[in-house]
Amino acid sequence: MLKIGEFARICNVSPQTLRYYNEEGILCPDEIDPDSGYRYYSPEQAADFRLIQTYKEAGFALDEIRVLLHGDPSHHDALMDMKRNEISNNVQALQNKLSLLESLSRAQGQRTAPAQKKKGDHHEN
Amino acid sequence: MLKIGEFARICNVSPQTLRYYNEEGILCPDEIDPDSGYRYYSPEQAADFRLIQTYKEAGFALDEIRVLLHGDPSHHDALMDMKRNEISNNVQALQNKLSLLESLSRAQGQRTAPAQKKKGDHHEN
DNA sequence: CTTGACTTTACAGTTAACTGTAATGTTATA
DNA sequence: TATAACATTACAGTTAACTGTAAAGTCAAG
Repeated sequence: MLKIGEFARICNVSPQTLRYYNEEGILCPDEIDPDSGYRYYSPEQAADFRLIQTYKEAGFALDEIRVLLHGDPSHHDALMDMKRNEISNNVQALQNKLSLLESLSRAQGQRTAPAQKKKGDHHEN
Repeated sequence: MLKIGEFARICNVSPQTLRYYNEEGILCPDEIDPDSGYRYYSPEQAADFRLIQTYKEAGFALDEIRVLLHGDPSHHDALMDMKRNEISNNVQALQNKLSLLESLSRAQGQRTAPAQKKKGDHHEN
């Protein structure tokens, strides 16, 4: 059994984060000494932490990860689909921002380097 | 001149937001009565508000919008480029999340519907 | 000059996932 | 048993862009 600091080093995370995950019911120590309150983690729990990290990398919030880990497994697929949709929408929103940015750049370009007049241009401005 | 409530209605925004924009130096009323402290906006300021909205839609933060509106115009292009980069990176990050999600879905699918054994498959699991 | 609608300032609360700090208690080693 | 290194809880602070609230002042109409 590992004390929180050792386990934190193994997981490459801060003890505070582990305490937070404990409070939030995300990753709870295998054992807590009832006298001292010290948290004790088993080495195997490092794999649990890795899974949590992976879910985070995939864009899940801790509330959602809690469900993935400890909730009804039948919700799993729905959560995955929901998240895929959410992220797709975010990608689309960002791409909209990109094209709006482009049009703002073009508008700006026209103001700072105006009247690139060519044959066929009429009444701009 | 319009009182904050009227101007807010025109802009389709809350008076609180306008006060906030005033505090933050984003959009300041044309006039403030020194006795009452009442803010008075000109109708033309609605266009300023629209521009702010557009910048927001393009992904700029208020701090950045303040620079775009009131800062050195020579920073304009750099800010645009920076923002385009930032958003492109965010798009890339989200797409990475999407593909990680896909691989998680596949892993999950294999657990819940395993051993789709075909000719030529060997020692899976 | 009263009333109601509006405005002011100042400040707390919201969200997520932590980080930082203080005061105090525990463990392991010499 | 003293000490260093660790642990505990509890709570404030961080970020951004607001939203909500309270207490008090102002404006416009009748």
